[in-house]
Amino acid sequence: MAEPVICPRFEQAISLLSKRWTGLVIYQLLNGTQRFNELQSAIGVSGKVLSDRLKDLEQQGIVHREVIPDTPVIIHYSLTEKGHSMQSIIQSIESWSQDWIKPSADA
Amino acid sequence: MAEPVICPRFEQAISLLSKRWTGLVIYQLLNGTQRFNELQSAIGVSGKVLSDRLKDLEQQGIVHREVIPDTPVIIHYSLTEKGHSMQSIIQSIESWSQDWIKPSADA
DNA sequence: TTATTAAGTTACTTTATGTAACTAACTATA
DNA sequence: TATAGTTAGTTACATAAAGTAACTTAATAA
Repeated sequence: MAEPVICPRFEQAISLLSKRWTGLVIYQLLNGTQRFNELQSAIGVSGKVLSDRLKDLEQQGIVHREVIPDTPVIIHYSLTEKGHSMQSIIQSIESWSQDWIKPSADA
Repeated sequence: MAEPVICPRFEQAISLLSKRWTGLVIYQLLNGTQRFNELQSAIGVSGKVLSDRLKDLEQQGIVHREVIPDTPVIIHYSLTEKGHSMQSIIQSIESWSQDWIKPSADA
């Protein structure tokens, strides 16, 4: 198959967002710091995949993971500056969905 | 697992965009009408999945499929008005990627 | 002593995607 | 007439990603 000829930065951004759950994780964290189980139940993702995604996002510098030594230990997940900057993307998706997605189409 | 409590319209939009290849298909079609093989080689997706995605997108009213009876038959894929309206999303991803993705990070 | 809690991880199953060969219908070539 | 070439897919099979549910660790409460 021939090499695609798409801007590599755009491609990387799209490949991030086109991983399942990534968008929702960022969306949730835009509401502020959250813990693992909060994210999990807010989004409805399995612990396994959430764990994967958070590692990805942390490695990409989008999410920050803070360990608070309590018992049981508390982990705070939050957005970095880079993560916060994705709010513009999330907002454009939100506003598009308001204009173009029919509310009843959730079958 | 408890019901997630996210706006269903936003959720639907995100679930669209978080299917692999969807964003790139729309991105490509923003350049204008294209044929199956053009999309396939521009994006680097398998025919099987491209076929799936185009069916999805057609059914969502985002992509229009036009059959031109030549021989072999010609199929034109293009964006509907709803599809074009996603340009705002694609643009926000593009501009974010320009600001925040390092060009060398494509390993 | 047993249960509980948070944040994962592990083993196993199901779904999604990738690969490559194949098809239909017609045309051009030999 | 037979053969090969064309586009837009589809099919069968292989691999990767995601879902499910039980398990782990460390400390504390009952």
